[in-house]
Amino acid sequence: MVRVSEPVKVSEAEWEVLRVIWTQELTTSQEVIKVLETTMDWKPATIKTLLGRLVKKELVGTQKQGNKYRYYPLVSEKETVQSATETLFSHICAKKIGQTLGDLIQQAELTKEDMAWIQHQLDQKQPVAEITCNCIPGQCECHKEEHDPTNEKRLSK
Amino acid sequence: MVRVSEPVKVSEAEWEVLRVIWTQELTTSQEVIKVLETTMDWKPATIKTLLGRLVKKELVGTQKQGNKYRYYPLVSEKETVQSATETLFSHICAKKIGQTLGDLIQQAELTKEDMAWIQHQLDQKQPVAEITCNCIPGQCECHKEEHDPTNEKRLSK
DNA sequence: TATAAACGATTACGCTTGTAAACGAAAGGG
DNA sequence: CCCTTTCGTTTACAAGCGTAATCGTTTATA
Repeated sequence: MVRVSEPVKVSEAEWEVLRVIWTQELTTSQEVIKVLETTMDWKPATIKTLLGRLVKKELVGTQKQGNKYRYYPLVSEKETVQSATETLFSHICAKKIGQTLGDLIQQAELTKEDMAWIQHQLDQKQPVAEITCNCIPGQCECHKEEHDPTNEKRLSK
Repeated sequence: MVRVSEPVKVSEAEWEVLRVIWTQELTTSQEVIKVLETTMDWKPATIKTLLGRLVKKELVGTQKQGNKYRYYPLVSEKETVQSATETLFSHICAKKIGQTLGDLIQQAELTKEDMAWIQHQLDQKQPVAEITCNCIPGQCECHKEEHDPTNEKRLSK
């Protein structure tokens, strides 16, 4: 999968709206408002703003229906979650991703089926011999030596 | 683990600085600047601003050393990643977390050791009988019925 | 000791986000 | 054919963020 341009960032409030649109598939602002107004405690105007921003970001498309619009997703939930996860994992040394995934499994609530699915993915998986850490030297344990403050202090004294 | 207050949000740029502080454990602004200046293409002033913001957010602590400071982390990398993941997963229906974890494993690069660790976590795990979806009705498949636009249209016609 | 260098703090500024009111156009009801 | 409701668009505004210059103070340095 090739990253075409900067991954579009979805804000917290926009996620809520997107989830409604993913579920309804093709919906109206009325519908979104009905779903979110009470629970999120948002005014209709707020939801309209969010819809507008999602359209501008090209995460949501519209088709005209008289003077109103129908809204539908231009990105899938899966790829959006994927992209958000990539961003999150970009803050961790590549070597620690496996460790982190283990931690997440430990913390998660999982059904038998979830566990079977994860086991399945694991069974399919080909391990790699080594993972290249591409952190900035000094920013993770792997490269700590290359920027050891103790050394530098000693040298500059 | 109890959420005491609003989880402090770490911004993109702040992550970079935090990672240096986690690695160095106790460091100076000079050190952080040395590590990040070139690779991030940031001016020293920018890094000082970020340090200041991290201190204000109480993610980083300081101890005075003459007129300068030593900086050290007030939160661990692990708990920070954990908290970021919770935020991310809060955008997904609880029932889909397992599925998502599987997807992530599929996409990740893992060593034999990583896989063993994940397998270990999986083996320890007790499945739950059912996961309660607490999405807003209309915002995920589980609750789609409760807010079916088709029905509402039909009724209101 | 006068001066330069280094530090942290303050100020700056445009962009995004959360949250919403106001506005203008269209459509439906009487 | 008016008037009200409904839509989407425009405007608003404070807070957070990316990015950085400047300022006042302290500490080396000459």
